Amino acid sequence: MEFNEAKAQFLQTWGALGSQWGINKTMAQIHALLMISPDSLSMEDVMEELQISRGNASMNLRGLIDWGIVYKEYKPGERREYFKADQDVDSLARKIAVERSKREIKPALRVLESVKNFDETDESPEALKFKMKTQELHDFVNKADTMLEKIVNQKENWITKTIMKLMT
Amino acid sequence: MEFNEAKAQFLQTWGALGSQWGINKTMAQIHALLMISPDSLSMEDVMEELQISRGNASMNLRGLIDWGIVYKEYKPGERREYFKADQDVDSLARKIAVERSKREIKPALRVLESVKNFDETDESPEALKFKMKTQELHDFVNKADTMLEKIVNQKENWITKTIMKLMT
DNA sequence: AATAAGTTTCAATAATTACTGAAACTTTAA
DNA sequence: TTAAAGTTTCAGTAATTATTGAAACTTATT
Repeated sequence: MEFNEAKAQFLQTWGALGSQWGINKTMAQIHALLMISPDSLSMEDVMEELQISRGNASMNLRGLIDWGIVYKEYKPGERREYFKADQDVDSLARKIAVERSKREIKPALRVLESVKNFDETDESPEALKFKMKTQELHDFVNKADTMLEKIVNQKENWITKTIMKLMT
Repeated sequence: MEFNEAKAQFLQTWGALGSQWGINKTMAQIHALLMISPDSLSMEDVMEELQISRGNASMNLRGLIDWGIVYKEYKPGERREYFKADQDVDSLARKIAVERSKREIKPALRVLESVKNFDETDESPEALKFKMKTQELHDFVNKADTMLEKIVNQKENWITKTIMKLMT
């Protein structure tokens, strides 16, 4: 296998994995591209490599910056901006986890919270079952979120550390 | 808040959460509906409650059965099939984790594996960086997958148990 | 074995989500 | 202060994904 082929396959796979996990394909691919580039890239470079439009590149780069996993870099004497991916895979995963918790899990928890005791007086079988299950789901999602937080808050090499703990 | 309102809001929220996490909206909603129903429901019931077509109901129910989180139930003397959700939230999460690992993570790992040492002789800076990063990503995804497996293989109450371990 | 009740499939369509390309805006430097 | 280079925005379009609805199929009943 030759470099360009390997690269294309990698970008493609990473894009697919991304979209399965809620990050759009182009965003995942741009990130992948920046990860494997020895030097930071301009928007022009990114457009060229991935064959995407300026608008698409711009929006997704902004998205990546919002997630906090890509940075702008200014080269002295150069006008154009360069982009650089966070090189630490652990910190990348940590940021994504925190961000998704904030954007998706927390809001869902709030709804479950408000819905699970909707009417104290309703004691029909449907209502009781509903209260029970929404309570269970709330507790579960909440625990999962807490777990994510704990895993993620162990600084550095948290995956390895967590596996170690789970070994016992 | 009245029962139907609470129910609608719950179904809606759970559907949104599902689609953010890679399970399609209707599938998540059908599952939610079955979770909170005291009795098992027929396809007809599901269609009625969620206002969806027969085809949609049929396909997504099949999907849920494939995931192993919904079962068919046959009532004596009744011809029609009834559907029932796995009632245990822990086991639900466990099944989803196992299934997604199998369907998405494992295949991605295989590609990373094949791509990360694409050509022993290529030692250009790009190639070296590429090998390094894909190796790192492979190790990371692999560790995450292993972690998921370990967490999930602790029988019963694994979330709580895991949090306990992480407390130390 | 004909008919009716129940169930599944799938091509067509709708809804959603991502992407383009051109225009508007901003910055730099002469 | 103007013009050229660089950057962002966003309405329109394309691509993808989900849903419908009707036909095909299956099973149970007479």
